[in-house]
Amino acid sequence: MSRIASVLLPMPLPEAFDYAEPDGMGLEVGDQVSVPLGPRRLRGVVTALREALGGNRPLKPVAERLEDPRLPPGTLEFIQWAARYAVDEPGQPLAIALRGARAPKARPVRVVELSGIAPARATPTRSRVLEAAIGAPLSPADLARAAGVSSGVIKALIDEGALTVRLMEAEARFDDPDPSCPGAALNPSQAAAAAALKAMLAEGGFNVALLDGVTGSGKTEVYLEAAAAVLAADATAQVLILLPEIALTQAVIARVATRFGAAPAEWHSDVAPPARRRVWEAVATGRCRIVVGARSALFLPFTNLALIVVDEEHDASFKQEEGFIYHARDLAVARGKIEDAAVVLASATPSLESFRNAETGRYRWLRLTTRHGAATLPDITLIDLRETPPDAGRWLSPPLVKAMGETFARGEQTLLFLNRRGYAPLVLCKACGERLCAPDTDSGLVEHRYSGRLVCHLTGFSMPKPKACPHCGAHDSLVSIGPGVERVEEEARSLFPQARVAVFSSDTVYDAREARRLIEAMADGQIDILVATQAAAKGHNFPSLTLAGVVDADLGLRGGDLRAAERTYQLLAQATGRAGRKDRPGRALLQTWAPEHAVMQALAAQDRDAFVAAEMAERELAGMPPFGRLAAVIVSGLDPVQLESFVQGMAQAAPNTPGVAVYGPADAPLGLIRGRRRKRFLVRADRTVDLSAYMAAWRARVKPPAAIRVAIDIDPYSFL
DNA sequence: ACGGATACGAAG
DNA sequence: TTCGTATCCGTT
Repeated sequence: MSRIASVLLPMPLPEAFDYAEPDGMGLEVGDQVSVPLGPRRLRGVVTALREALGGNRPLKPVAERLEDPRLPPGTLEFIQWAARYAVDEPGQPLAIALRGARAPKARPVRVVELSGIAPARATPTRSRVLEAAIGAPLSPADLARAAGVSSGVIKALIDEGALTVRLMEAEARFDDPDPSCPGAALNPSQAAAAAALKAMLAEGGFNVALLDGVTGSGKTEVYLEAAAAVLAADATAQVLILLPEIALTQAVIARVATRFGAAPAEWHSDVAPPARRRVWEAVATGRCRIVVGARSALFLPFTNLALIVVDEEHDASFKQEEGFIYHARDLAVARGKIEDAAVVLASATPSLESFRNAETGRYRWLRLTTRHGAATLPDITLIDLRETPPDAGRWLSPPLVKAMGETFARGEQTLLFLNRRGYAPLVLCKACGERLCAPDTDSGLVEHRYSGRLVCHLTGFSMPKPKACPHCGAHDSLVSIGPGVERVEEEARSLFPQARVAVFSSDTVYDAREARRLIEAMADGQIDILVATQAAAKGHNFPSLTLAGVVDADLGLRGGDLRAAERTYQLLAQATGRAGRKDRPGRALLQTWAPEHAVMQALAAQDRDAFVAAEMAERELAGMPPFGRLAAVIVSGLDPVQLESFVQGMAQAAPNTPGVAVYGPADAPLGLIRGRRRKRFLVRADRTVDLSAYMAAWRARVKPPAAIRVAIDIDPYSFL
């Protein structure tokens, strides 16, 4: 009796495909295999095996069982769960999960070994080499260095046959973490939270805790204690620490390395393919026990995942917005449940969703109250821009400039915070009034002075800044409207010519190394004024930073999307939390046009609970998350007529279900991107409704023409 | 009648 | 996703 193998392929196919198992292949669920698909051969994963009953259509055979590690059952289950949740093909999350398995292996390295044959001529240098060659095989260059000789000596010994050259697979070493290394000294508040976490972990199984502590209260030390407990209790247990930004990984990696005497594996998009492959295989075989990474690390093939930490759990970067759309915090909880693991969500400003779960008792709520060391919370002051506006063409108001001057005079640091990249967010022609946009796109071009270009942040389009208006042809008529970080930097330089001013944004800091360099320079006091977007607003510790200035605190309050107030609150709490972490008091100045707004008032009063209570009440009234659930459908196409008629049909096809309301179709807020017109539905559902099932049923009722794309976004964050 | 671009749906 | 094929179009 032969068997049939269902093989899931990493591409958007509706289901796993069936193949015949050749005799004696001995497949198991989770095996990586190579299978024919049309004229191609592809890597896939066996999701099921069953006896062939005969009489079926002939199946192509599995071409090969790959020697690579098997996908553990929990990983496979998670992939399928995630696909159902996100209303997408299971091949999409599988493609993410196999990114490490499909990466090229590192090239084998050349190593030299003793052949046992004595060299024709013995010299002192040669015997040093032969001595150094005992033990682990080294590359020729390393051996030369170890013996303190030149490469010529090695080459001669190889030529004479005393040393032999061999190609060796680069062995991935992940030193076992040592949980008994001494941890940081915990203050009473940290110790209490760590004890509560350990008690939760001792219960075993799936549990979620919200680690809720103000900036600087030392959440990292607490969750590292939890990790230590998990690693000590089970010699094969694995820990995953998820971070919102690549820029934060180095700092956390260093702390993990200190705490456990061994560096954890690093996982994010900047990790080179061979290293990715090494990490993937080490995780799948259980050799790697701690991973620090970005959201996609959630799809690694853990064999015995015991703890997932989601640091800065409120951070919007955990939301993946294109391709396979998911929120890593929510999927982390799901994966924890599947793996029977504990989950710790850590934040100074928890998302309202997590807040709600903590309030209702679904999550353990652990609060850290004390700020680390003698640091006190910064003093927060609102600057009413109506009363003390900046000069024309300037963005820093007199009170802020005065505070910056005092700070600089004391040799302390200022962080100016503005969540706008580039020089100016808007370029207008003063002759014809035209706003410059990227071709076939509704969003405006942003001026970047460093590069001298106009850039579309949505599509990536860029062009040199033209001399004449492309619309009316007028010369020297283009004016830059509004501030970006580059422009604020320019203003800071002109105000304080002696100060060292730097910019931190995704344009000036293009990779993890550059980010680290700038962060270290700031921490080291080599920068007096740092102008930063949100990239620098979190997670770092700058001892001499005593002033945080928020250039445009109102930014997040405009635009009217659901989470605008929440996001502003979180951003500002993080940004102002940067000031004054050591023994020096810090202060934060927020420039606002609406100081009476509840968000501003709550911030100034440092009353997080008041803010949360007010916002919760509004959400509950509207049935919005966390009291209801949302899904968005973005339908896009090139032909407006075809799109309109499809979208009308789709509206007709929406299932009528109690507790579900469908709004739309409306033009999406950015109605035109790269020439594709976009329409949008918004679905609001009661918490009791299976929203994924509803969306799947809806999608199944319509059949979009090939030119039209339908993307479903469960629990949307971006309303653009 | 032909080649090239393009749109569509099948792949197990 | 990628590939093969059907189809449409402009040219020869």
